[in-house]
Amino acid sequence: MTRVLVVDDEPQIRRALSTNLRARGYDVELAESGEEALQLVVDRHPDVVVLDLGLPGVDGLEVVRSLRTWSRVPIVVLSVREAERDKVAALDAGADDYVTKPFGMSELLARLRAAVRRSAPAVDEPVVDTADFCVDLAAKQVRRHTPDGDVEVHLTPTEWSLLELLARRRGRLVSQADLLLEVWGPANERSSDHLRVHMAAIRRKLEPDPSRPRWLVTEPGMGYRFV
Amino acid sequence: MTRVLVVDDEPQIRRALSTNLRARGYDVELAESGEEALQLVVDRHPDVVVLDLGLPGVDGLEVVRSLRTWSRVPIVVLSVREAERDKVAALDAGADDYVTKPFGMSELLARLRAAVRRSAPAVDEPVVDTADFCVDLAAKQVRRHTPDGDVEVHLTPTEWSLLELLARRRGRLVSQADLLLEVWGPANERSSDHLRVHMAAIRRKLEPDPSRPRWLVTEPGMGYRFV
DNA sequence: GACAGTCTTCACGACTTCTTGACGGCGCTG
DNA sequence: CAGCGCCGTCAAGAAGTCGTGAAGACTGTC
Repeated sequence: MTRVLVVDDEPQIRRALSTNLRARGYDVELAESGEEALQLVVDRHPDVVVLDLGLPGVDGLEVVRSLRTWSRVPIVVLSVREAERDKVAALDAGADDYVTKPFGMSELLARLRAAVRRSAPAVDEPVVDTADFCVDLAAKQVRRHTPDGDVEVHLTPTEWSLLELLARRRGRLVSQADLLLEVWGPANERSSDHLRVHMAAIRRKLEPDPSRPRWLVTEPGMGYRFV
Repeated sequence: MTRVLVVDDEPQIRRALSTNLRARGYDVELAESGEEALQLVVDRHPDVVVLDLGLPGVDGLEVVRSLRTWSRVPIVVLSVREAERDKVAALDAGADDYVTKPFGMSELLARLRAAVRRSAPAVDEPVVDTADFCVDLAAKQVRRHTPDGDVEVHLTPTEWSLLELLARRRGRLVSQADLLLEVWGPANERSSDHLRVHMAAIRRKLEPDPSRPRWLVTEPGMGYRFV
């Protein structure tokens, strides 16, 4: 669920935004001041901040600048000021968008979606690490731990596909049908001969004792499991 | 230098934008139609697109959608339409910002800066250095280390695109599909012949022993990797 | 129109990867 | 204990991929 931090000192705006956003499935945090906003960004890690420029106390612009010293969270600025130099100042301070009040709710929501969408796709692919080797799913790379440090292990495309699938579902049993389907595609009613050959190749490269697999376990008659 | 693609059918707007942007040090490309715009994104890889919605021929919204099927280049939409539903449609189609005409030039420039800043990869290091050569991503320049000091190496546009993509994702495997998409655009179901030829050219210019690549490694059947 | 630079296309040999079939080990069942 | 199914291993040939050089197409400049 997307978390939005709404920063505004006017209660009715907070209420209006909060209601609208919650109705659309957002998780909403509210702040009334710049200080509170900065604290909540630290505590709750919102996915996007809606920030009124006209705050009492710390100026909204200062909030933007403070945030930008350490965070890249998208900031959509709200303001009654229409002057170009205000917009320029806010945007150059690090804001992502600038909406002047009064604003249409649907436009604001669309701009929020755009801001979140842009920053979202930072999908961090995990690195699966074992005592013997380490599978980096993002880099498509496998390193084997040795006394002299890590050594890169070269896998062929088929071997990588198999290992990747097992690593993504580590702990779970993956049936032979699933493996054949994902690696060789739907058309093939291939035999599981392939599976055996390629699994053996992976084990030879990664397992300390390939004939006694410790990580890539066979479940006879069912499939394979990465533990 | 930041490259901006301006898409508008009105000559005076093109001229105004082009003049203002060039005066501020932008590299400006101009397009009068949606088709031309799509082609120029493929050919010139702009860092940001300014797109008028009211184009003859292909609708501006369609241009946004087409681009978003394969590219993440920031798009700032210009439009005379002020209705919220137009803004929502454009933003949800994948635009990054929406500015209504008539617009203030300084505001547009600030929004462009914001769009470019956001998309700027979180490059911790805009210069990638190896023992043999040095890739300056900001300056789009490659220098080769020699006993007599550094020598600038000239790369063709295609070669640079390839090297840049690999350098930005250094350490990670980049699939042939990704490389073809980013360098040659979406329309082309090109063969990987191109890839092989241009990679060979880059290696000839940068690798100490081009037939035994040390930095630009081939992962057979999968892609290439900059280590 | 010649020219230089670039991109595309193609064919070939070298190399890597995949498939296929055979063989033996293991555990289970009748 | 023999038969059966399933699995791991091996090796050889088939299939595919990569690097390379060279020729032609295309572009913009002089």
